[in-house]
Amino acid sequence: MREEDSNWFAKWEEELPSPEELIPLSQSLITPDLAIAFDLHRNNNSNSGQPLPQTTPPQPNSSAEIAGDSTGDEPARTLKRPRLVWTPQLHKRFVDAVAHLGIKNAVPKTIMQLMSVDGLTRENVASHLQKYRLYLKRMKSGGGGGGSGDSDHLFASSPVPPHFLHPTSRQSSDLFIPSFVPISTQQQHIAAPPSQFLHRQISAVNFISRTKATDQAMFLARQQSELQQPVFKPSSLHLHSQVANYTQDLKSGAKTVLTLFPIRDD
DNA sequence: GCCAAAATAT
DNA sequence: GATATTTTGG
Repeated sequence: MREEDSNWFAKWEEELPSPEELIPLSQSLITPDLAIAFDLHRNNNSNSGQPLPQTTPPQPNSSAEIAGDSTGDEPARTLKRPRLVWTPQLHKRFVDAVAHLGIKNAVPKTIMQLMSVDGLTRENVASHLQKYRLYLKRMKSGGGGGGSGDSDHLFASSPVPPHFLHPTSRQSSDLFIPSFVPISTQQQHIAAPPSQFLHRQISAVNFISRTKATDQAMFLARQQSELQQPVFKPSSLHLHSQVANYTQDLKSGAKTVLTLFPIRDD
């Protein structure tokens, strides 16, 4: 089983998006600023609707920008937060987070935090989680051969950790620590030298990976490096520190597109 | 007009 | 936070 674990992840790794595939998430957008500007209406019932877009939601600073068509037209009257598109990359991140948290701790809020994607809301995650669970359910019953298959394209794009399907003997308390051994892969280049000194340290780190803090740190580190390489287009942005970035990248016609970049949690 | 995806309500 | 329902996009 253990072999399986490392195996599935290894496989997963192989299937990781190539640089070309790792394009920024994009979605049609109506700038939040605009939304905020006109906000109002959304809480037509009582006020249980917690999302009062009045205050700047999850956009730090350099986040969302107005689309090119931010002209003064007044679509605002009916503004809503732009629909989030779960790209395979984003979903992968999601699955990653869920996997690392373990089913137990995989709740919207936690997942959201771990994912560390700017602009992503708890609601977004909750909704997606709902679908994901449904998908898992289907997987269990329908099995790989059942009706499952090409439907759920998105979910199929990212492998499902075995533990999800097999509630084996794994204790609910343990957090899943797959090959979150960024060390082994990341340090390769420095592993060469005879510096047993260094080697030691690495081993040590490798050994520790138990605390949540460490785990999460590793997680983030990993995710970051992963999503850092490709993403950026030539001229577009300055990928300074991995600060949240919303960038209108492309657009066709009058439609603007928003791209989300994963960031480190802070 | 249908279906899936995401948002929103309960 | 989970689930049901509605809205929206394709």
